[in-house]
Amino acid sequence: MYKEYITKLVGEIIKDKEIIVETPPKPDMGDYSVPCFSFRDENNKNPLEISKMIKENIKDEKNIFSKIDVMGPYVNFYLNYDKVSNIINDIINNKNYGSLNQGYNNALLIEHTSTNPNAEPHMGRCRNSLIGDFLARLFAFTGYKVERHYFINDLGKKIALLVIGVEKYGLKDDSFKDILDVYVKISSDAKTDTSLEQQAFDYLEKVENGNQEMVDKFKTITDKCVKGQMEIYNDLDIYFDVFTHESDYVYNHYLTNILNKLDEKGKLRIDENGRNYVDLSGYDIPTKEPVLVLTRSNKTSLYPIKDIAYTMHKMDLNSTNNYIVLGEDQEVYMKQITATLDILGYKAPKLISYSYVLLDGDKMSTCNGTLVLVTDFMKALKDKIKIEFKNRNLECSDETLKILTNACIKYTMLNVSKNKIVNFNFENATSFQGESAIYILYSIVRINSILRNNKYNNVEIKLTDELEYKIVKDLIEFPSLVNDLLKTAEPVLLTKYIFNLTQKFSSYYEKVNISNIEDEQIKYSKLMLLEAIKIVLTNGLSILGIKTIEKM
RNA sequence: GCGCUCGUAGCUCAGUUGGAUAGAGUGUUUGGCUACGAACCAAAAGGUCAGGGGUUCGAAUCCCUUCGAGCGCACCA
Repeated sequence: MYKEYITKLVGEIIKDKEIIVETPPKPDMGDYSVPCFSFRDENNKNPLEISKMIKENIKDEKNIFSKIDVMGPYVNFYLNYDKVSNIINDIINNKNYGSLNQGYNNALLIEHTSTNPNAEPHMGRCRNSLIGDFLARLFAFTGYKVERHYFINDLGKKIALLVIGVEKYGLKDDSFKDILDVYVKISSDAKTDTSLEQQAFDYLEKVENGNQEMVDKFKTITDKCVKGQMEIYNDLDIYFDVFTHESDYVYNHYLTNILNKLDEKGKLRIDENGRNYVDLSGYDIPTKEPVLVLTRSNKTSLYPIKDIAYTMHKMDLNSTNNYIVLGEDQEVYMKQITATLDILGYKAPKLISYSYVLLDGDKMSTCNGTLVLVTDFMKALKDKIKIEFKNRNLECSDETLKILTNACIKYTMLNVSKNKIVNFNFENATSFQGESAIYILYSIVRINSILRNNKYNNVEIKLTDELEYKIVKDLIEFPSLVNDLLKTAEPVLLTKYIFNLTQKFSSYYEKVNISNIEDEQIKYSKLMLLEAIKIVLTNGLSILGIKTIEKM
């Protein structure tokens, strides 16, 4: 906010050079600084002279800064907190502070999660949902009209195997939990018994040819899976607006139309085994051969062609704001899809990708059982939270328990950069101390407590403490943080911001006892500061999908 | 083998698109509750930014290279 102002002021003195505004490493060096190294001109003046020259000529007409100082080759700016602290009034008057309203109520489409309907989601899969939901909430917060899409992959080889598995082993009590067991068993069987794979292909062929009995079998099982999965996602407060079945594109002419169109463009090929594939030569595809295979040799459809049909459908719905969240393993695949769509005259969704989740260094996989299920993790968290409450002789309602559980799971998973591997460590993830969701929610509870016991009237803000200035500085930065979130889609920027602000509040809490202050203007100013902190924290947490609680 | 991503304190992670003395949490050591809620705060210790070269006023950040990790590379999705 004030960075732009500084850029403008310095820009009036230094023409045609890029001006960098940054935060100095130490607070006593000011709130913002401009390094002058790159301002050397034809006279080759040294940066020390230039910084002095800027200081002497700068005109802060708005009186935003209390001091502008030179420190070697840097020009440092000190905010005039008597003036800028009025941001607190703005925040209290506009509870959507930070929303920027950049979306202008434009439609935005995002697809995420789209888990295979063959098993329970584990913490690895969960990263997709949490990043996806974070983005959806971020876009909604910034004024977009967000539609969340989910693609149900109900027709793959894995699903066919699952159908065979259910025929072979049955489902004990017909529950969703058993499906995972059956899937693990049949996958392991298929490793030794190759006839199972052939059987799966036969099943798929029957489905594609409209064999009603087989269609119903697939539908019964995948419906059950999707229902079970949705219960888990809904438990995490993750919801979807539109569901589309992969099978929808098989039961109509979409797929043949795509093949025909690719053929018209001269890009469809058939290999010696009878498979259809797209020739992607000319595109940057880092595979051995630049191709994308669309059908098996028995002409049944592979996933990509159905995905292309689905993506075209999504692009027809929204061609400008269209996002998809996928794991890093899908990056090359997405290049293939993008290239194929280009041939068909379509753009592709914007890809948001992320790295894997390792379990204490081991890869999580549904097939070999090395994983932490979302439900198991949630249960462990709940048990731990209950114990913590019991140790403090506090009651914990089901509603509070759910909020805290979700907060822990989301904060832990979103507190790592997208392209870095999450090293999932159970001890660390269930810690309630320090950098954790519980610490943040607990701090808001403390704020609530003070605001309950001390009423205030709106006053002109008058702050008295150095720490209060630091907090105000953070509050000022929130809108530009939201802007950075939109640019980078990086949740860790937000988790760290929230934690840092919380930490400052906690120090402040120890240092200043507001209730004991006599002077009304000073007391009310501090209460309003707390209110503003609460609003910003609440807004930030809501983007992460974390709800707050009044008391613990 | 080729391509992409990554390597920062014992552990888990930040590091403002090249800037000032590399920061948090946790763990370890120490101090602080007759209370605006101690799920907290204050302090100490802990670093060859994987190793080696290079680019320049200046590198954790950019380039090259070695090592290590993850992912991908035709009928999985």
